[in-house]
Order: sequence, then structure tokens, then C-alpha cells
Amino acid sequence: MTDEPNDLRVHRLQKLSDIRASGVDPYKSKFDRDRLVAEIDASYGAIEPEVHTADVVSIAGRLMALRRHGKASFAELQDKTGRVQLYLTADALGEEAYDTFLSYDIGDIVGVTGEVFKTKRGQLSVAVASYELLTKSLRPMPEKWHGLKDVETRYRQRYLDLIMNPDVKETFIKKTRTIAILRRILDEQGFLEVETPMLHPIPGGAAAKPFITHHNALDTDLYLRIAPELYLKRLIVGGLERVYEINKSFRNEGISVKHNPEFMMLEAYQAYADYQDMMELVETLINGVIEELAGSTKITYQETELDFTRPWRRLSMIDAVKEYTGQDLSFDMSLDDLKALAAEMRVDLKPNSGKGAVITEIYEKHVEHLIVQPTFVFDYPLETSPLARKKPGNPELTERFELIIAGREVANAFSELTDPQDQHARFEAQQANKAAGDEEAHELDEDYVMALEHGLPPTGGIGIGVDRLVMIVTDSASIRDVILFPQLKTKPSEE
RNA sequence: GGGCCGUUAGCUCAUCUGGUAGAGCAUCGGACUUUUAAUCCGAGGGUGGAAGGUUCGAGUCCUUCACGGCCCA
Repeated sequence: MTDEPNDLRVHRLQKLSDIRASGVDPYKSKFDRDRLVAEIDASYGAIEPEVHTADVVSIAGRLMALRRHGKASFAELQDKTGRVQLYLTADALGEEAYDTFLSYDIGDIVGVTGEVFKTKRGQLSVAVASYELLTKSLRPMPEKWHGLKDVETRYRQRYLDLIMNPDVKETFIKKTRTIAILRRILDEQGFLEVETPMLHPIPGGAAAKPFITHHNALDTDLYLRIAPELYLKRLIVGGLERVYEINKSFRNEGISVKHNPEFMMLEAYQAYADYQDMMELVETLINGVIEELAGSTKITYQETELDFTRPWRRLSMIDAVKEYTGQDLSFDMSLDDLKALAAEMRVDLKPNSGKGAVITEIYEKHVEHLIVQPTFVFDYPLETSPLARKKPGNPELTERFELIIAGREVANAFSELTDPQDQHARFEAQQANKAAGDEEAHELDEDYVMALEHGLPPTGGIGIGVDRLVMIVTDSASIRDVILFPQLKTKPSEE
């Protein structure tokens, strides 16, 4: 054995075959545990040192440390709730079983049974009376003190990240709780959760480039959805009145700290409501999450305090530009003047841009990232809002807002456009933009217009970027830190 | 797409101006019956991200590429 190449994995493979040769199955089918580590902590954390509880527990988990001290040793067992120390002695287990346990490796998964007690140093422990190897681990764990830091490995082998970094596990538990809270609030308000297609014949509901796929039997191209919006509004036409969906959408664009190609979005639609009602709903939803997870309406995000005390600030896009850049914009200015100003402000414009698009681009480049506190930016130009209702008395604007938090768009909402003829005209305007070279122009969806012709009641709708919300709630700097398996380039495997 | 930074042992990191790679933890052997980043003694472990180039000599300088991070578009 000592002649083996001294490779950690080779050594463990040798142990594995030794275990098998001894007639023991190194990959067991189950283990009857009766306690979680956190439950033991809760029950006995307060007992005095050297107290023996006479309570025998069965626990299971991954071996995370092994401190050998001759005929008595200590180990640490980690389950999903935490770690507890194991105390092992040759006296209690017999020499052979004791030595066998000490031959296990860090990373092995074991089940143990024994009495709960506290050492004279005050460490709650389980005195192992019997144990079982449940799964042999063949690869070494990251280092016990510094843990796993390499960002790429953390993303590619998230399981190691979860084993080694308790904060990471906490973040993803919070993500799941966030989604549960959103569901609960919507359910309480009479919204019906539905699921609509991921595969769309016409990608719609947002301005974004889609992923294309192909259905062989139908011999037709399909698109991974960029938003569920148009399907959800069809359901409002169908009389469901309040619907929502929490699921993924896909956008074929760059990857960044705030963009992952697949991301989680909540969209909700409410009949007989408008965008003002949607502001209320967004406040209710996000505050519900923050108050429940943080116990406060104020949280710290990347060393800045965010105050979610209602009502949040409301600011028109024109006013936002004025406040943050000092530029006095207005739809009264000529398109040429607006374009000249955009050029001066080094704002790149899409082909075919009208006044609304120029103003939106200026806002997005120079203002959005500066808005820190939760703020509803409203009065979005009609030109860049092809699915939103016109603002009464001002045909250049729509009843639409975006919610900005920490410089990022977290939600987008509007009074839905219910007029099928107006919708058709808007789609045609988008087609003109597409013809002029705008790759993100909205597609013309005749089937959706037909649904509108059957009658969409007045409706308010919102979309919330769940990952971005979770970033804020968990104080995460990158969207990759709130997505278990973020998109990375595929790398050739090592073996 | 552009700029900057990174990639060295299983993990976390060193290696001043070019002279043939080190530490801690982990691993292996030994001691140790209340330790807890256990300790002590001893040992093994590296195609230095990849491929070229310059040089007597490259982890170190140059070029290209791959992957990752940050910033910008």
C-alpha cells in the first residue's frame, strides 16, 4: 500500500476496497436518525459541563473533523442544521470498532448513536456507542479553516460551497423563504398561481433577445420565454381576474453581476386595478419579505442602509433626470435637441429613436444606477412601453413605473394596455424599429391581439426580479450568489 | 466587444530584480483517554492553467489561447 502513488483519492479508493473486502457495504441504503443537530443544541445546549443526560440520540451527517488522541478521540458531525462533536473511546466501542472509526476520512457520511453529554470544557457532545459508515467519500474536502474561497469552484461545485460555507446555505434558505412569502401574500389576496408555457412560438412580453430551440415533431422553431406576460394576460381575459406565476424566464444577453441568462421572475396581474394599485402591491410584497426575514423595514445592503418604510418615494422619469443630472428635459424639446443632448451626455441611441427612447436612454445611463433608496420611477414614455396603457391627458407617456433599489431595476409594472387596436398599432411601431435594426423590438403577436379583442378588463400588472430582490435581502453583491448554479462556460472535465 | 486583475500541492496562500518551488491545513507512519485551528516526532505530495517564443537557464520576461473575477460598452 505504501508503494501506491501517494494521491489522496487513490488512498481513499484503497480504503474503499478494504471496506468492501471486509464485507461492509460502504454505501448504505438508509439510517434511522431521530434527531437533528440543532434539536440537540436546543434541548441540551444549556446543561452544565460534565453532565450526562442519559438521552441516547441517533444522528447522521458528514464527518468534518477528526481529532485523534490515542484511546479517546473527537470528531465533528455536520448535518443540515449544524455541527456537533462526537466523543469516541476504545472503552465504549472496543478496540477494533474504535480503530475502524478513526480510519474514516473527513467527508465520509456516518450515522452514530450515543448519549448526549457535555465535556468538562463545556462542549456539547455525543458519546458514540455505535456507528455506521453510510457513504464513503473519495475526494478530500476543502481546508477546514480557510474553507473554500475560489469563486469558480464555489459556483461549479456548489455542493462544496454549501458544505463549507454556512452563509451560503443561509442565503439559499432565505431565497426559498422569500419565494414562499411572496406566494403566501399573493394567495392571501386571492391571486391564483398558474403555470404558462416556457416554449413560445413568438417571444413576447419584454424587450430582449430570446434563446431559440427547435421542436422536431412539429418541425418548428420555438423560443424560451423572455416573459410570461402575454399568457398571463390571456388568463385575465379568461376571467381568472387575479393570477401570478413565479418561475424562470430566459434572455439571451450578456452575463453580469445583475444578469444571469435564466432568472426567476414573479409576474402578477390583477383585473380592475391600475398601476397605482400595483405600487401598493409591490410595497406589500417586498415589505412582507423584508420584515419577515430581517425583522425590520430597514436593512443594510453593501454597507448602505435601505429604508423600506412605506410609502416609498415616487419620482417621474423627467424629474429623476433633472434631480440626478441637472438636465432639464421635456417632451417639448425637439427630437434633434434631445438627440444632441444625448450625444453630449455620451448616450448611445438605438436606430429609429424618438423622443421617448432618447429620454429613456438618458435616464438608464445616467440616473438609474444612482437611485439607492426604494423609489418608484413613473411616467415612462409610450415609445419604450409597448404593452402599457397611455397616460390620460398625455399621449407621450404611459401609466408605468419601475421600482429601483440600490441602483437596480427590481420591479416593472403598468396599467395594462387593453385596447386591441392601440396594441396592434404599438406592435407595428415595434416592427418598424425592428426593421430599422433594433434587435430587442417587441414581436408582433396577432394571437395576443385577438385575445384582447375578446376583451381584457382594466388590469394592473407587475413583474418582480426575484433574484435581484433576494440579492438585496441577503446582502449579496452578485446575482451569482443567489443562483445555486449560475451560468458559466463549460470547462473540459479533469478526468 | 474593450480595459484591468487572477490561475503555483486536495484547500488557503508565499516564492524581491530570471538561477531548476515553499508554508499552514489536509494526507500517510508514530506518541497521546476530555480535545476543539489539539499538540509533538517523522514522511510523501507539484507537467507552476495551456501552447509557443526570448534566454546558457523561465513560475518569474514576451505572444497567443482557455477559464474566472471586477469595471466599462
